Amino acid sequence: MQTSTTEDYLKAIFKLSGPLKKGVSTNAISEELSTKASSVSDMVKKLSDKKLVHYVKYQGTTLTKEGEKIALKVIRKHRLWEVFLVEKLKFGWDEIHEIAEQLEHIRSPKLIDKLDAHLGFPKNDPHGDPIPDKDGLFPKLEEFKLNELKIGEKVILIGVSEDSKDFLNFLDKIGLKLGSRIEILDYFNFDKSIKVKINNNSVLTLSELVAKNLNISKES
Amino acid sequence: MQTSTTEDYLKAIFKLSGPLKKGVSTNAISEELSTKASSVSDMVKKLSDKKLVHYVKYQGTTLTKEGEKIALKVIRKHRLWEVFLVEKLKFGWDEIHEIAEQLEHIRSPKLIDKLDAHLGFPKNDPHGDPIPDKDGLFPKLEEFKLNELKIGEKVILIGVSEDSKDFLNFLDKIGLKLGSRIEILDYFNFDKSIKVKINNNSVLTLSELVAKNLNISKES
DNA sequence: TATTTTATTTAGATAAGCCTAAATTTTTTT
DNA sequence: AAAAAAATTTAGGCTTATCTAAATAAAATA
Repeated sequence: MQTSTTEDYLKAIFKLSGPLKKGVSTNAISEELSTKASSVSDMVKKLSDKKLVHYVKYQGTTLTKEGEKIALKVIRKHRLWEVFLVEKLKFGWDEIHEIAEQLEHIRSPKLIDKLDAHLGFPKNDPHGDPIPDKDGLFPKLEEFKLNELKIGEKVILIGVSEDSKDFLNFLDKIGLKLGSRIEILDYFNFDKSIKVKINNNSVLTLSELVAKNLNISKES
Repeated sequence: MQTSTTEDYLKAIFKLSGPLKKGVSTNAISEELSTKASSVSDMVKKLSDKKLVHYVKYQGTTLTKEGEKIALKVIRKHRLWEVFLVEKLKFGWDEIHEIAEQLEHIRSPKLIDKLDAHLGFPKNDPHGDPIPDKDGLFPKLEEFKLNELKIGEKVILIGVSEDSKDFLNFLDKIGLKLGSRIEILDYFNFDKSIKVKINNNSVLTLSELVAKNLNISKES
C-alpha cells in the first residue's frame, strides 16, 4: 500500500513521460510537484527500491509495469471524481482540480466502481481527457494539438493539456468550450501564432502557447 | 491548517468527552485511535501548544473552543459523506465507516456545502446520528440507551453507538433497523440482559452490551 | 578540448507521528 | 499510611518526506 506522496510521484512521472514513454528528468519532476530536485533524487531512489520505477543515476526515470498500473488507477480516480464534481455537484470545470487532487487518494476499490456506475460509466472527464477503465486501459483516439494543423482545416476541441485557473478562465473568456468548432484561418511563422474562427463566429489570434495546449480532433 | 492526524485526535477527544465534556484520559484516547499511550502524551502536548486542547499533565484533556470547532467540522463531513455513500452510491450502512474516515479529511468548504445541498440538507446520518450544521450546531433531542428504561416502555431505535461490522451485521440478522419499534418486556438483574419485542413481532433477549449501544427515543 | 554552466546527487538537518523501555505520578489495595 | 498496581510521562529511536548547502557529473559554449 503506497502513501499518497508515492501516488503523486507516479502520476507526475506518468504525465511527464508522455505517449512515447520517454525518461523523465529529476528537474521536471521537481517542477511538476513543486519540490526541490534533491527531494526528488531521494524519492526516486526509494521508488526504485520498491520496483515502481526504473531509475539510473543521472539518466532519468521511467515507470515499471507496476508503477504505471498504480499511476493509471490514480488517474482513473482523479478523472471520475472530476466528473462527479461537475455533473453532480455543479462545480465549474476550472475549480475542480485541487479537490480531485485530494479525492484521488481515497482508498477503496469498491467506492470507485460504485462511483463509476453512479456517473453512468463516463468515457471522458470534464476537460475531455479519457478515463482509464478498471484495467487501466483507455480508448486511443487520434488527437492533435492545435498548432499541428494546416490552414483551412476544421476541427473540434476535445481537451486541454493545462489546467491552471488562468488558462481555463481565458478559454471561458474567448468562448472556447469542449466541443467548440475551430477553423484554422491563418498561420504566422513569425511568432507561430494562429488565426482561428470559433464556432463559425468570432475570429481571433491564439499564441503558440495557447495553441499547443488545445487538444483537438478532426471529427466529433 | 491541521493534518488529518490532528483531526483524528480532536474527533476522538470530542467523542470521548461525552455530553458532559469530561476530561479524557490518555489511555482512552490511545485505545480509541489504536496508538500507544506515549504517542498520545506527545501529541496532546503538541495540540496544547496549538491551543486546540486544554491539557494538564496527569489530568486529562479537553477541547478548547477552537478544537471543538474543528472536531465538529470533521464530524459534519464524516456524516455527510456517509449519507452520500448510502443514498447515492447504495452502500450498505455497515460498510461506509472506513471510507468516510478517509473522506472526512478532504479540505474544501465549498465542496462540503455543495455536497450538503446535493443530498438535500439531511439532518441525520445513516446510523441516525445528527449532522452538525455549518456552524457546528446540532439539534439536541432526548436520547436514551436501551438499558436505561423500565419494563413496559415502547421506544424507537434512532441510532447506534458502535459501528463495527460485527455489531451492525448482528442487528441486521435480528431485524433491527433505524425506526424499529422496541418494547421492553422484561429485565434480568442477573446479567442485566433485556427481553424485548421488536416491531410487535419477534421476541428476543439482548445482552447488556448490545442494549447499551442502542440509542433510542420515546417517540418517532 | 578546456571551461563554464546546468543538472543531479550526496550529506546533514528538520518536523510529524509513531514506537519501546524506563521513570514517575496517581490510584487502589492492604 | 505503606505497598502494590495502574496510568502517564520522559527519553531515546525510527520512518517518511522534506529542505539547504556542498560536491559531482553532464551538457553547452568558447
